[in-house]
Amino acid sequence: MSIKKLAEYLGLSKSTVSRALNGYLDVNKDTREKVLKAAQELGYKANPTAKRLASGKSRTLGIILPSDSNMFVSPAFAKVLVSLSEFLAQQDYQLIVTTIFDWQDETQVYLDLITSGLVDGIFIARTRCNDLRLTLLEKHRFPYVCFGFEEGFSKESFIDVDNQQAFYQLTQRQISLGHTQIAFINASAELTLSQARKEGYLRAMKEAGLVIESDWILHAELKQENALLMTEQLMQSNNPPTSILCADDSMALGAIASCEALGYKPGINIAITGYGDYQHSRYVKPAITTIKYDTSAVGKEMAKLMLNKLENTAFHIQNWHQTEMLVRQSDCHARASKI
Amino acid sequence: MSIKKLAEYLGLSKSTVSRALNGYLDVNKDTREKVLKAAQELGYKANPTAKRLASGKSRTLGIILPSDSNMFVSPAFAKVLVSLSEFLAQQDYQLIVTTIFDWQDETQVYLDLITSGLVDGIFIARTRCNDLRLTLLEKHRFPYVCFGFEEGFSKESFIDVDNQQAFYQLTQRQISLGHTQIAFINASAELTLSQARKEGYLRAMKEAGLVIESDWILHAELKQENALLMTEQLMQSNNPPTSILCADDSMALGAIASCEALGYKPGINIAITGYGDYQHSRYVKPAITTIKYDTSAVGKEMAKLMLNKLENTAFHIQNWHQTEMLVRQSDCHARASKI
DNA sequence: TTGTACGCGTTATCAT
DNA sequence: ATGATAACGCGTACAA
Repeated sequence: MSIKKLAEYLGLSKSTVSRALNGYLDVNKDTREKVLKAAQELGYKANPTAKRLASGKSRTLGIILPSDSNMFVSPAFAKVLVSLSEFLAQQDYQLIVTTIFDWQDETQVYLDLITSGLVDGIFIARTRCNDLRLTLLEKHRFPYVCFGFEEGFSKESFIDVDNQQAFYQLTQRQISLGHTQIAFINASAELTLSQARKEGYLRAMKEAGLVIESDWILHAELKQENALLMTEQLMQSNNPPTSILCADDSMALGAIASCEALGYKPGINIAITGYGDYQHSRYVKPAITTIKYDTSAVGKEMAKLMLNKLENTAFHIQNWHQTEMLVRQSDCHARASKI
Repeated sequence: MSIKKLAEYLGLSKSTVSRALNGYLDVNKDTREKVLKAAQELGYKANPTAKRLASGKSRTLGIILPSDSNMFVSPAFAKVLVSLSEFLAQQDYQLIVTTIFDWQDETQVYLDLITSGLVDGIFIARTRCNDLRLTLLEKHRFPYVCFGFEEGFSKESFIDVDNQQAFYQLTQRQISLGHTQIAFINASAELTLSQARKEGYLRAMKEAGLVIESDWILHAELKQENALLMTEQLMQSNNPPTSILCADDSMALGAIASCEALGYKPGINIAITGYGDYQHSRYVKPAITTIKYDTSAVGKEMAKLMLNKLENTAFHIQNWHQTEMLVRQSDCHARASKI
């Protein structure tokens, strides 16, 4: 059932039918109704591919995820993705989720996607400092929206949670619990969120006049195993911390396991915190003190931001999203020594 | 840079260029090389949309996930999805991930996708008994591949793990540990995997000559909260089980929490098992005895199966994938009473 | 081996 | 308000 057939059936021209279907004003009201009715009855559905070719727009957006990372598996990000995709679906937009391999040239993959005509815009998941992907997108003047902020980003192109504030709060809490030796197992250093979090941590430490050991600030990918190893090193050093901030709840779980293996009691004589409020976090023992944010809202805002760029919509955007600290059992007061 | 421009630049016709580019045999070797070289130099990229329109194929596959479920968040399934998408990408296929809302008519959503021309085939994530989606797809003779098996499914259309065997093993193990009162918090009853698992459970119980209480077989969506409530009910009944099989590791975590709240000690005086080997499972306490399977292999096989349908490829397919039992600390010998 | 011409299903421009 | 016609970029019979 093509528009041609529909036009023939109605005794009208393709053009008129097309206009009626697409809500143009210069079409007789009766005609429009007839067309709409016939389309309904005959089950006419415009062919999206043809629409794309003719209009030059694909009504499809892309997001490229590293296949090896656990980003896809990270509960918090998965929720953002679901919410993003949901809102887009409501606006008749598709989301293509592509993965990228280690061995692939990232810039090339992005370039391919940009020039493919497959997508009208691209979402960037975790921005990096001086992100080459953004340079590329800017250069090609290709619409994008990122989840992550760096100095200089335009309000039209980013959504982020206040990572700095989150870790400022978390660190402050540790300090108020009496901790002076606070380690921080941060995410990969190249991520903007890692920088923001580090700033929050440093700010709280400095405000309290605490000594900051550079050995206490570590970076790694968000994997339990990494946190496990790092915690082991930290706790077996000459100067072990009494509190460890982890970059996410998976890492917190690894840190907890590591501490227990070394004879510590997380939540009693060693404080550990996470981030993201993963599903399991409130059920593990000790339940993880963590940070949560409104994942659905973030996803939705990202979609809105993109639509504002692509359509003539003017959704009101909230660039920054606040976080909430969930105090549970994995952190605790500082103790003089092992129990 | 269109094929037209490229042809003009080369002083050839569009058709020749097209043939050279698409590897047809009836084109002069020198010509082909020239074309390929020029395409490379000028950075020519065929417009996928135009290809689609002309060929009638979209080189895109779809998968529809319920937005409210945690399927997207389930680590095991997310891995399947990544692997699926990876393999497809290698074959120059795209994967569109769509979500469906509670309030949407599922059949209509599938029908829309089928008739949209957006995708060449559809993946079905969790098959249900007498699945209406499959009826629809069959009726439209639309290519599909499912993850899940039911009697009558064609070898050309499904991949599954041996759920029956997995729960047979798991139940057998409980029996060998001395348990006679084994409850089973199963996934939703309409899923084929739930039926298969139940059969495995029942087979082991019957072989051992154990009484099967119908009250011990429960069904619920894979959420910690559900397992929490159900475990509470089970353990507070007149005849509490000494072992509880859960449909996944999230549920196991919920069951563990519930038992502990009631004063039991999971892994000591109450046995609990999971399924899926989620990331957290080996780090929680007690570490969850669970079932794992090769998620990457499953995703890849699904992709291969689809390609065999769509292209003239003949990948060798392994329909059934074996599971492996990971014995950890959450299950234990049966005890006479609470400690 | 190469070129011509048409079709794919739309949208958009220009008359009428 | 409506219709004819030309794009959009590619594949592909058919002709040469």
